[in-house]
Amino acid sequence: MTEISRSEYEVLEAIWLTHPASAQCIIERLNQTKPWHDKTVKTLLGRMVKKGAIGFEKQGKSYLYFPLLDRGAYQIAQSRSLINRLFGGRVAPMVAGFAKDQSLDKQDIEELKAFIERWEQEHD
Amino acid sequence: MTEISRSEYEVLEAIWLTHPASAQCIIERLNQTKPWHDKTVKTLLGRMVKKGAIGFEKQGKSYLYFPLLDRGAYQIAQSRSLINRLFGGRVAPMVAGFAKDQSLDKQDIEELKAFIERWEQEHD
DNA sequence: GCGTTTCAATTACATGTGTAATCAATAGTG
DNA sequence: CACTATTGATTACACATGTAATTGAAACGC
Repeated sequence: MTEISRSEYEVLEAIWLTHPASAQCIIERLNQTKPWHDKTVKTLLGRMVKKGAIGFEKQGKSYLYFPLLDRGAYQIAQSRSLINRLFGGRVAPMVAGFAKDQSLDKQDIEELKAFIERWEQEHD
Repeated sequence: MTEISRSEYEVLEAIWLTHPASAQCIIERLNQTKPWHDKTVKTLLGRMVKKGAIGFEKQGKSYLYFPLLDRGAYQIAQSRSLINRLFGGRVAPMVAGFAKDQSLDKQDIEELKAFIERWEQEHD
């Protein structure tokens, strides 16, 4: 599974939103936030097809694209990769790093606490 | 502050370890884990100097390199960037993502709990 | 059926990256 | 002082990426 680039990821997000989706549809979704030329998006779609990140089925003359990567799995893989590279593979040091930077607020802490509680109930 | 690549980051880590450090020294450190040719490391050092990620001072004919980026700050910036791109900017969903994947163990949870407790004491 | 529109496929091109080799200057060594 | 070894600087080169333009083929309008 080749790497997928930042721009490609943006396109993939637009596909995850709802799929299958036509190139036009994907372009329109993206253009609500990104000022990308349609040719550019087409290129990215083509590259992702080649990489096996997305697939397509013909519908008349145009294509309908759909993801071949699971969003959650991809997110975890990326997170894991970053945490391995930067934090020796442990999650907590990363979270702790944010604190020093005032990058964590009360809401983050509450969410984390809620998550931990759930985790502990589920595990034993 | 231009982007710094994966390989460059590895070199930077070797410099953070102790600095200032000569190219030879950096190469030796790296070679304990990476089979990189010394020419390769030199190239990366040069590129990072150009990018302003590291600096150097002459020592006789060779250089002593030192970091210009703070390790912690860099780690946070990268983490923040990933969390923004993949998790809408919130930390908890990322941590929660790991759970589904069995990527979190008891130790992680304990570390997180300890961290949260400390955070709560420090804030109000 | 012929021109026009619409797609996907192909090509383009500058910059970044991985991975070095070669060149040039300098410092030791005999 | 000439020769060699070292070390930074310059050059190399293929593949990735951002960002499109051009081409070719199919469909649609008239």
